[in-house]
Amino acid sequence: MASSTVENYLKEILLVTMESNLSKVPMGQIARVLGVTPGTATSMAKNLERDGWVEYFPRLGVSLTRKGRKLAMNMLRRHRLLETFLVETLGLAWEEIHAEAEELEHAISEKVLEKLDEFLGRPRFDPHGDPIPSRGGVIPKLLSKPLSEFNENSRVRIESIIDQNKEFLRFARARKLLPGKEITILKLEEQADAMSLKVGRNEPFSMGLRSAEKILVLDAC
Amino acid sequence: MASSTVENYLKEILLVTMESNLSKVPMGQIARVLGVTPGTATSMAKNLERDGWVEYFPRLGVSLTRKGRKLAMNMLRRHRLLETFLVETLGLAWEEIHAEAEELEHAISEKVLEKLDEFLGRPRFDPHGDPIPSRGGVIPKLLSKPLSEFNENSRVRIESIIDQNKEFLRFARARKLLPGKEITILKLEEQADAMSLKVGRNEPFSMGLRSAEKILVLDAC
DNA sequence: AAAAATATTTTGATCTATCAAAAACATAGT
DNA sequence: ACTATGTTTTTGATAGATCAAAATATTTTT
Repeated sequence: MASSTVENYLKEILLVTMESNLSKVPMGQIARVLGVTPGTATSMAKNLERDGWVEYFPRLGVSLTRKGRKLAMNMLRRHRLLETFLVETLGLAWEEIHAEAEELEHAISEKVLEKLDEFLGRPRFDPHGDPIPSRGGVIPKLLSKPLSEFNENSRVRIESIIDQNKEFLRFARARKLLPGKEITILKLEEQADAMSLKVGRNEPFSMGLRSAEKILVLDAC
Repeated sequence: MASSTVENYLKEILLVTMESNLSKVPMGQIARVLGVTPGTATSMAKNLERDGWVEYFPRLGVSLTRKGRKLAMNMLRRHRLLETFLVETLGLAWEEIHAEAEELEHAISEKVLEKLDEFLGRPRFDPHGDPIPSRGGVIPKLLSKPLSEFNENSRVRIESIIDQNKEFLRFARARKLLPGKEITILKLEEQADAMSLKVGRNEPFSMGLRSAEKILVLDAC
């Protein structure tokens, strides 16, 4: 059984690994993100290696073993499902949920997590739009990118809407912004932080780039 | 800030105090309910006293200070609200929730607890029928008595089940011994330490008086 | 009241997680 | 190449929570 501390180390190692694309995460970086002294991180690295969670390469850093990665992914799943619950069900503010989930993720059992997942309708993205790993520890690899990253005259197909709030979903539905639909970007006005577009052959309209980030699309080849 | 361990000690001290009506809880008893050795409980008692949670009377036991009682009550509130959530919202089985709540109660923040309370409609009793302390730490006083204290032909209504033991809860559910149900005592056999009864219009069955003590009931006037 | 049984406390040890400060190593800059 | 700067590891200490086993105190039985 891994302690909360171990769970935190592994989760942060995973996050840094995913963000940096490096195979080994240096101890200093781990110490920084976890808010401990470098010496503490080093001594922890040895314990983590002893227990089979990571491989430790002195002066270079640590990398997760298969076992460590599995647990770390599971922590990420817990964290993101809990964040979803806190926003969707209890209506907590966006900026509060991270710290709350950070605590709860160590206490919730696999069984309760499953029930929660079911209760929430098996969401695939958390309120920040980050993907929620599956039970098996797989992150749905997205080929799609936010609509906001495309240029004028792009033609793209909607893959998913990162369901943020009710109002937005209502607006999206009214404009036929639904998975499968084709979008043409007519004009891009970076200064005004907006784009104008049309969905299929419908009326053109405009939309803020902030909102366009919530719409994941694929190139309509 | 109290650790989970401290929170557990205080909660159990409170529960034993309430059940036994003694002013001091002996260390051996605490050791037993918490599953630690007596020596551990003694050494913990000194730490608890040092930090102002309890008064410690060597060889007699501990009693909660005002501050300790307040925290203990709050733990009870957390525990019972969480149990309610696990049953009402997530649909967990009756006998599973105790262990789950035991973990979560240390991780949930005051803020999330408040939101949860609101979401659940500010329930006053948990699924076992036990009263949920208010935010201020007040327990709604029950008028109920153990089933074992009633006579033949009494008709009573179940108020709560005090035993948290899995096996017992499973048995209780199977026999429909649930808060709100009506019981008729058909026969009382003091020699055999048993009674026979029926719940509502279900099949009659018999039950030891030891078990009947665990079921708190009100006169069904 | 003495012996036996039970309960509580003490003692000495361990493991986890942490820190501060010193030491060792690595990298970059002139 | 040498020094200054930055990073990582080591060392020695501490606090919390626990155990096993020995010592002490209390209660019950005979």
